[in-house]
Amino acid sequence: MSKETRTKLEQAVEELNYQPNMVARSLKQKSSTTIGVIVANILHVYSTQVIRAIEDLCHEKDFHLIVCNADDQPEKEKKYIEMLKAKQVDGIIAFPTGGNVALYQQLTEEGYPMVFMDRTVEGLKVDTILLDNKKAAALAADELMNKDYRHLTMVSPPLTHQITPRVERAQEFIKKVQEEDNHTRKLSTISGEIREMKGQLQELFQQKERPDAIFAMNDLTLHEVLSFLKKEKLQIPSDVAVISVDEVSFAAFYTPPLTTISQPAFEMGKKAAEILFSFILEPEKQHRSKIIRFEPTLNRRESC
Amino acid sequence: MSKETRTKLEQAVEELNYQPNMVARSLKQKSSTTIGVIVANILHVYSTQVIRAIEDLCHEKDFHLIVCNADDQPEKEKKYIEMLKAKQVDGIIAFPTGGNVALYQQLTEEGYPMVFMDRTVEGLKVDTILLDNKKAAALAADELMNKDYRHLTMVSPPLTHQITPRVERAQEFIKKVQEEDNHTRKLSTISGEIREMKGQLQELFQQKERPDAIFAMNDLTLHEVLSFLKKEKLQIPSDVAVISVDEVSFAAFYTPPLTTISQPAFEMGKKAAEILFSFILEPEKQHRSKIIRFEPTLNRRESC
DNA sequence: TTGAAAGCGCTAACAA
DNA sequence: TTGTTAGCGCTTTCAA
Repeated sequence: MSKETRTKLEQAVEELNYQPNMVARSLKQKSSTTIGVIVANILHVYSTQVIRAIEDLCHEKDFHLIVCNADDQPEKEKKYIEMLKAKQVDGIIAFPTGGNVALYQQLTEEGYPMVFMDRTVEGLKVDTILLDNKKAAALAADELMNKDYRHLTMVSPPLTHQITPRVERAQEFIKKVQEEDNHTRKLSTISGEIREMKGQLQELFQQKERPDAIFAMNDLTLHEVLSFLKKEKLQIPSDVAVISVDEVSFAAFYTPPLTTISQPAFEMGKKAAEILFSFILEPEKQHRSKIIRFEPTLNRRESC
Repeated sequence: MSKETRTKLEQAVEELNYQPNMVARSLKQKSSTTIGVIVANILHVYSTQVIRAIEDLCHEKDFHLIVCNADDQPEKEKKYIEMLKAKQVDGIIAFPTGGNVALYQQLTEEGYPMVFMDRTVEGLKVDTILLDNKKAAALAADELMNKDYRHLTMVSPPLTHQITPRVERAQEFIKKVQEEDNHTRKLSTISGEIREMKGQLQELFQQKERPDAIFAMNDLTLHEVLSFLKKEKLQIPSDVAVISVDEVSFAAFYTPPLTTISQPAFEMGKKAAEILFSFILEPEKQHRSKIIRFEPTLNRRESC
């Protein structure tokens, strides 16, 4: 292009206040420079941090991020996946509900760029970012057993839907406690919807053999546990010790400061986005069904 | 359409596995059935809740939501606005940085559907959703003065950028305290970046006349305050009373339970989305520059 | 170097 | 009721 035409062009752009239309561009190029993320619930701190990390990378690459809230409802998830595809989104990062296996199967067969976060889906070959949940549960079990608590209670959201992190953490925690040679410790389990949790705790604590330690599976269950202990005026850790997975904003200045096992949410989100972008930009390189585990960190404080 | 052709059509859809292409549709219709939200920082609980409310309404209306993180940087905000427009997004909900007045001005002149959240921008005629910040500050001041604390300290993020909620809350709090007839109370102010806050608190508390009450302007400053008090082993409320704007997840079961002034984030987000959709669907009705204030709620607990 | 034209997949208007 | 066609704004190819 000659210098002359260039200035002419720039002038015209200026005068007409020309704004390119990316929709037309997308139609032609078959790329929307947009990716979609389907989270179970954006209100979880973990989801927020993951979204933030993904969004940062999108910004860097001049992409946009469409955020969808599946609310753990397969129906909603399905609708979102279809809408995202119809909008020619270049790739999807999902916290899969597990209720749309056939649909996900189809997407992978079409070679649609996709990454799963936090959860695996049985039988699907999709790259997945997970916490090393066994390690997290082991860290919790060891910490409680080393301090010689005698009656451990695991508090968890529903274990019935085969949600990866819950199942893996629960299994490993139970295994660890039972593996112990002396078999002198008691282990109780509470699992159910958040709204029923306090009632279940109440029941457990009315029994003769009260737990002296609680393992809260995630941030929301931790809230329930702390709220319950407060209501019952139970002291941490003298009456009951507490340890949990997921870092919470107040852990360090709670009374007492809470021992937690945190997951590197930002790095995990960033990694998911990096993999997705490598799929989008170099589709031939897709090797699919890689599972990448991130290490949890024990933050030893004073609640156990 | 006859019944016969209908079944034929459905069959064809099935066979060819036809998926409509919304990009082509958007190009023709000049509507992307997508809206954009530009938040200052998605990591704030308030932003998350607002996004959640907007997303819920989008889902209902078969729209999609593009989430952008401006990080309070006008440059980043500008890029996002331009990208969103280029993508023919049907409307924008923004937490404006205040650094792109001309650009926003242009958008309103074009009749581009837009709603501001949380912050106003001087001289712009844009519908805006705000908290009744004066009321919130007054609630805090009254609560502390009624309990007869003598040396009040207001802790705030930087007041230099004219960010609406900060300015309004600060002004009203100061006014309320000074209005008192006896003038016997002392008032200190700390304002600055989060990372400098602990140092400033330290300094203040080393002085002879120690504050006996703190008003934390939002959730992040509250974190700093609580963290500082914990470190200094200062008891709430016997050594220092605490009250804050923004509800935090742990308020009810903290030791002591925290008195907070909460804003109805979900309703505010929902309202913003409703207004935006009314602009999009009935553009003739736009009356612009309406300011809608929501009432804060005092949650009286035990920290003051 | 510049200009012209085809076509992405859809919708809307018109014709048959 | 059904079929045909123009055109949305861009990119890409080919011709001038």
